[in-house]
Amino acid sequence: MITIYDIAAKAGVSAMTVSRVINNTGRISEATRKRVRKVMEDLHYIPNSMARSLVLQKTNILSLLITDITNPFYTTLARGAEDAALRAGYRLLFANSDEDYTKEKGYVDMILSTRVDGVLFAPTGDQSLENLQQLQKHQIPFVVLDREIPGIEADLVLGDSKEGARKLVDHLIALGHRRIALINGSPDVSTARLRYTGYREAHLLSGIPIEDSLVVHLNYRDFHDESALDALLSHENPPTAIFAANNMLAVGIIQSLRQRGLQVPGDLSVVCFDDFGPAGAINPFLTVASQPAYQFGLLGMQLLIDRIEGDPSQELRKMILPSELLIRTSTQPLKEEPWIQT
Amino acid sequence: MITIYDIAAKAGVSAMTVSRVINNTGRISEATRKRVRKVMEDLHYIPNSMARSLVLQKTNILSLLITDITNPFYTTLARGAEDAALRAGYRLLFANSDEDYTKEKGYVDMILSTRVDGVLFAPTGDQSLENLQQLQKHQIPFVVLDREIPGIEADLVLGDSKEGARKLVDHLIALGHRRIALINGSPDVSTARLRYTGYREAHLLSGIPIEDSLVVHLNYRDFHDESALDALLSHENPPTAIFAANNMLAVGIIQSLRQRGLQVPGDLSVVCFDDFGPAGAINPFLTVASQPAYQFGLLGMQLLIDRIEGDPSQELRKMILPSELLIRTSTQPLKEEPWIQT
DNA sequence: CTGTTAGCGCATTCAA
DNA sequence: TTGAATGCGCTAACAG
Repeated sequence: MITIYDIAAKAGVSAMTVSRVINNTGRISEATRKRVRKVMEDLHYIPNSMARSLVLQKTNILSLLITDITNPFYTTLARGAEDAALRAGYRLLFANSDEDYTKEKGYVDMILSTRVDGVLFAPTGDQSLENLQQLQKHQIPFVVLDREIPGIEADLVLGDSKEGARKLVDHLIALGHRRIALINGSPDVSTARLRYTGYREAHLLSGIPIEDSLVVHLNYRDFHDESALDALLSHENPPTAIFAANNMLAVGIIQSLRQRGLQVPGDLSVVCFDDFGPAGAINPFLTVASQPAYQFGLLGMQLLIDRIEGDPSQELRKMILPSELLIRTSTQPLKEEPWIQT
Repeated sequence: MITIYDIAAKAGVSAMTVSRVINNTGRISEATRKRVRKVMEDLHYIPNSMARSLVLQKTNILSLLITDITNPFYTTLARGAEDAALRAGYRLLFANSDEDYTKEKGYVDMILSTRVDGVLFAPTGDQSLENLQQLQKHQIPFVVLDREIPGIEADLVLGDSKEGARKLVDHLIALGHRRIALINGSPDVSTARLRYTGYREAHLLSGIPIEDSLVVHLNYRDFHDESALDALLSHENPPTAIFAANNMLAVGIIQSLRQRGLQVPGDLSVVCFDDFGPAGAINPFLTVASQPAYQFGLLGMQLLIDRIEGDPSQELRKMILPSELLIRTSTQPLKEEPWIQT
């Protein structure tokens, strides 16, 4: 491996001079600068960032921790995070928790030993508290994405889950639906709680009673869990519409409905949070509350970098990004005779 | 920051003993081992992997370079790569070239300065040759994914583009189509060339003449380019079916067709390479040649790790993964009267 | 403008 | 079984 000493020797200067040329620090005569540059090119020299990190106590690496890389919401978010990081000269250490707390914990250990300069952290749920505290203990700056964690004070980029849920449910109610099931994420996750709140509020404001048996909790990635749907469909007075708390759940639900010979929206209307990215554009079908995923990543990363490079004692920032109701063809007005009676 | 010296001092041993405890090397009495362990926990000690890398000349970081993170094919691939890397104890440095050679080059520089142990490299095209040679020059092991690069000898994981293309075109021909357009990727990309070859072969074997004006080239990410479609649709004798060389192109094509009031498959049948992952499962619509994306990542990463940890002089391996024809509803038998005549 | 010294945190080599 | 010296590649601080 070529080092600055190799360059120094060949250029007839000291290693320090080479270092100065590389970093454009100090005053160097144009002559030696050129000479050093030439030797660096001839020898295909590339600085060793590990050695640099060790002495500077700064790695120029940020970690992006997301919960599901197969979810278009997070890949679009990652794209935004990448843009912001690259622009500021940071490298990205990748982590994907799969909505699994244990895997998340493993990644936090990795992050700690890598001495990254900061973490853009999409937590799996309230249990992530410990992992976040671990980062705090080691003074790693972080920004929390998408889900608020009780007990953690940090910069935050969230969607407006309550408002988005209200829009979705209001839409269903406006179509005449009165029995609307909520297939929610775990109550351990703030977005799931808020989506439930929005669901409740929409009902309350319309004077429609809430029925607990129409509300079920899954994991956001359990999109092949059938039991919840079984219970709902065998209900004595089944729902006419389903609100899936995120896009992956909606995928599973629609597949299951089809397997049972039920049509969407013919038999049941379905709505969900989060859109499907380019892949979903082929056949825009689901009525969704679309969140600005790219902005989540971009703004989150900008907050993180600002926290690292700017005044670290500045007060915490909390950004709440609105979601947009996109009405498509998975919803239709309530029919007089719901499917169950046929 | 806590170092092994802090631990050593508190435990009343030398730093070397601490190092041995951490790495389980050498012989250490159970008593001191326990004492050291205790102190490490009390002080929340975490080894500094940068320092470790510097002395060991091994970072335990691998880089995954993909060309489009918003494409489900690559995210699923990334998921496979992640699994294999994690299992073997490697961290993942993320890179997304956006099908852009210049961006790819930037990431290669980053990879070089990071001194990663290896790269799982999905090249943008033949021009990636220089970037790959750059890695070779610096002795960074790599495995090439998805696209073969003339001039580069390396471990390789490819799909069977020719065969997949043949299956797709054969399917269209079997449905009665004779005028099949190919909207291809850049001829600079091996998969595009092979898909064209498969397209040709299918025609030849069926005795159907090829018409050059039905073959156009785009970039795999140019899924909003309208000009190619304009040309095809204003053709004096337009196609009745379209073969899009990848899923992202298909998305753009179908959107454009819809905007022009044309129905798929009513007016034109459409097929493409690569499926759409979970997001596409909502409404399986496009007839595709589905490639085993997860396997691409998993096998590629396994080859890479084996190349790094195993015998480095072993001969090169080339894996060709088959694709599967999934017939769905974007294709239908040729109608007597194509849309253009109405 | 340039060089010398020292040290970032750790592991290898050689001694004890 | 343990420790001391040394160096991985680089840069900050100080000297000249």
